[in-house]
Amino acid sequence: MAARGRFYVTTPIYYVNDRPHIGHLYTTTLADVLARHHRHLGEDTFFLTGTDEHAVKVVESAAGRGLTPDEWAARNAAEFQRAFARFGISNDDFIRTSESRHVERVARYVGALLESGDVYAGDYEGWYDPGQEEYVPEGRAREWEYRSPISGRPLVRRREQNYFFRLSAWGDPLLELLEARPDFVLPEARRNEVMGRIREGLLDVPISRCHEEGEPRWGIPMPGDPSHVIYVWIDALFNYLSAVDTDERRGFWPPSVHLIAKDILWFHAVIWPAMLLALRRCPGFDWVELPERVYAHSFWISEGQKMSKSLGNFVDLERLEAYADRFGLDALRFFLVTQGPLGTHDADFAEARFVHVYASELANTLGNCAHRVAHMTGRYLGGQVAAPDPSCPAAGGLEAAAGRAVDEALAAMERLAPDRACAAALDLVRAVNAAIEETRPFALARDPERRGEVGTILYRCAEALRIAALLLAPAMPERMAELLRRFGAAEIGERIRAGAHGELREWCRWGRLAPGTALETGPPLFPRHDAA
RNA sequence: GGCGGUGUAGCUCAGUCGGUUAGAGCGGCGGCUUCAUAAGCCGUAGGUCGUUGGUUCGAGUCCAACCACCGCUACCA
Repeated sequence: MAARGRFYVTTPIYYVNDRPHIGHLYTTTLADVLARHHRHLGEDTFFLTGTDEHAVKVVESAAGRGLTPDEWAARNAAEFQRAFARFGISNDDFIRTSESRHVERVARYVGALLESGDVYAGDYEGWYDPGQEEYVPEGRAREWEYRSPISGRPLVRRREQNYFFRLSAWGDPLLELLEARPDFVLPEARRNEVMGRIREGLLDVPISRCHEEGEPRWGIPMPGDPSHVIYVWIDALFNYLSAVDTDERRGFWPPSVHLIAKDILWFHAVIWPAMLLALRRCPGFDWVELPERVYAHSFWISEGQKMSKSLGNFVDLERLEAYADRFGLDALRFFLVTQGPLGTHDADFAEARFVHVYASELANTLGNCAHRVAHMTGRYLGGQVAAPDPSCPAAGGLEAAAGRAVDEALAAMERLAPDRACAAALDLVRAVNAAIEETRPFALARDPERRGEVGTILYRCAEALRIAALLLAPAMPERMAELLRRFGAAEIGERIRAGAHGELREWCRWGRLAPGTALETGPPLFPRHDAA
């Protein structure tokens, strides 16, 4: 996939009634880091996020505020866009499901599936919570003893006419797919979950809702039957396709990875690919291949506690902005990326942990190392890096260490492990610190005879740091752009800051740092906060 | 109930196809160093790798059972 030089990453489109919180920002930041990395590699990159707007409750929320659904959705979608801009997200598009470009295309997709018989009219019967106006899954209904947990009133048996997607037909093809492509659903534990559930058997899924007389029109009408609207989930999934279903963008398809949280795995790993398999057989849609990967991360908890509405302990935008203000946006991004719930377990967003990681990884290890190297260069070499002496062994191991770090970081990014990529870069920085201790350039500098050695050592340290900065740049574009500027790579830094395309492998070539380049110290990249 | 996952040093976690003395970061302790954001480096931690029993020449790494915690079990982005 990388060989094709194309990368298409998506986040879920976010429920427009929600206030943005750490969950939204986390997934979106991960996508951003991947997108920036692939742009740095020079790949044709497309990064999509957006809002899901056709839920019934959007109508209610809007009405409660005396607004039309359109107005309410637009206001909240703008909120998400502002938030993402504030946190350095470099998405290439922001799709809203109420936009005509989406509505029209979804009608076409579902129309094609109706035509082919993959979608058919039938009856749905199940337990219904009249207060919540939603069906309750069988298992949960039993667990609740057939009463609404909200109102306490009994659930009722209800039947309605619906359009169904013939999911039951796709169990075997999906299993074959999951067998043949072990990384289709990641992490592996999630793939196991999905396969286990598919083996239990698949039922057809209703994909429409009755449109009640007199209600405001909200949602995408079922093609050929305006008495139904397409169920919001189905509508939403198609955003990944509709956003790039244009002559200019079709080449981005299929998605390289759908980043999601674990709660919406079933839709992305089963229903969505099944619908695409079905659609693909329809005339004119043979180009619609399946996404390459679906990656489901876990949740953040807050100070050791599950985030919940009742506890009111969501890590919300205000709180996140407070961290960004105090420690810098990049520090927040670094924390999210390296300490987040990428795996199967939830991760804790705790103040103490944040302060700790910031101090040890960013201030002490990275910031201090950059400063000491620049400072010694200023003090002993007049501020300019010297030409290294190839015959001088001092700190010679750094070149190989840098090479390993680059290989590791690139491989980690390829397997969707940006945390490991950052770790590889930090290891390289630690190697620089160790090399300084070992070779002691500050001691050698006292002897004028050994100036050449000092120059060689500091050149190698600076070069390793420059490369570490490049590897950390997707996570911390602003601070690493500044570090690169100080280390004589201002142009690259500017491109990184702007989220532009580049040529990472060339940038990471050892020896690119030109002898004679002036290094700058400047104020701390990551100031300590013990005083604050 | 069914399916799946996790249980490794005080904390957060790595441990590829089973193979010499079980690893990292952080913390703690001891030492070294002074170029640096009181930063850095080195050495330490005597960890029954949840328990029990198997397979094997050999298991943290495979199998079984059990214990603890967690996730999923179809319409809550």
